[in-house]
Amino acid sequence: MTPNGQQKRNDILKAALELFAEHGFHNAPMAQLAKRANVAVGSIYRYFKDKDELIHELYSEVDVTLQKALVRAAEPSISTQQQFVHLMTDLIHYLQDHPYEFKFLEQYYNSPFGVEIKRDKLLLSGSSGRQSAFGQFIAGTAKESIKPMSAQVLYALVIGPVTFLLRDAISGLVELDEPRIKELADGCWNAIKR
Amino acid sequence: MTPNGQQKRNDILKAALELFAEHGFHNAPMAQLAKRANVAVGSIYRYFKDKDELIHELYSEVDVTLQKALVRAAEPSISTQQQFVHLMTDLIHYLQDHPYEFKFLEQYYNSPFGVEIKRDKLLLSGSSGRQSAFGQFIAGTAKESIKPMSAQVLYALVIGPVTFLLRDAISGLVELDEPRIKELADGCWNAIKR
DNA sequence: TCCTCAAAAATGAACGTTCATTCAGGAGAT
DNA sequence: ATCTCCTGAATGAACGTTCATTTTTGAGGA
Repeated sequence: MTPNGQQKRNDILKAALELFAEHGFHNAPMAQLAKRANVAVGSIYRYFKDKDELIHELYSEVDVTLQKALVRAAEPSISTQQQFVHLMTDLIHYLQDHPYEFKFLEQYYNSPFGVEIKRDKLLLSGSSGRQSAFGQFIAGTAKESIKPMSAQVLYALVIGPVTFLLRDAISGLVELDEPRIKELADGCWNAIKR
Repeated sequence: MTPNGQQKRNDILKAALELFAEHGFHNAPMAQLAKRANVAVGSIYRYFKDKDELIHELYSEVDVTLQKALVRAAEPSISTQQQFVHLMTDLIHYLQDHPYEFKFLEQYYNSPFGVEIKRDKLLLSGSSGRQSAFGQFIAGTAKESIKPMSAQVLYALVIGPVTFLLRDAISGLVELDEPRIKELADGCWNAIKR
């Protein structure tokens, strides 16, 4: 693909992310998508077989970017609890700063598209199977500090509150400021600590 | 409305609940809905102005039924923690036994339909404004035992993990058995207890 | 008990709209 | 001249909604 082609492909993906996040998959017509990307409708089909493939490709891109963003150097100098709170805070900040990505992912997972993707991979390990910073922390550093429990329940206790609150924060229903982020992270830690 | 009319209206709502839960609002055509309810397409429009009104009416019914189901007599003889765990367990069992209702509600809240409905009302107070058993417990009995924090964060810490895990359980990705329910309820309690 | 008939309820083919997708033709590069 | 990429009107399928028609209902009269 030519460099120009790559550019156009990215334009389409960017427009798609915005429209899908704003209006949902079903209320984002290809015509409107083309308009926002400044390409003709037909051109989209040079880069993607159909709308479904576009959605799947977009998921890949967003997922990869998210995983990359969450890689942080470990800071062994502070307590395990503090490390946990740092990771949570980073995660929340990132998703708060990328509401389109968050909305798109939520929509993707809660649709027939996401059925084959295990949800527990959401933030704990990338689609490649490689574990994210979060997954490494939970399985490694923090292992001894965490109460023994089913991995699924552990994930739910950590990720559940984050996604729940972010939904409202991003819709503008709640203001998710620093004190509240701290409250949330502390609560999650108390839920899982030994 | 004749008793027969009421019956038909209920048939339509029941069929709608099933189809919406199975295929989503956008993949549940009125024609298919009519077929499953054993009525003609046109008949649906005798009972509901349009598809949107049908969805809103269905929400009302499901919400009322859920609120009714969650009313439990208080048991002051056991500890506050035990009361909390009981309430959580009841809630999870109810939603586990009513997966269509759960899926429908999730979809409703995460759609333009549910924008005007405050999400924190989900399980804490009914749409009528009357507080549910859960809301009463949190605001009343348990008040002194709970760490002071933003109501939104409190809700997120309690409801977030439940909905997160139930999604996977109802999709068949996880088996949510008694030990895990206990783990989850305990974790939530630890997250919010003083 | 049976018949009549107007109102109510039910029906589903037809309509208009929206949308994803296609493709014949054009523009620009080599 | 040829090839690659782009364009957007045209296509056909799917959908929500309507409405002319048929069927059911039940009150009143014989």
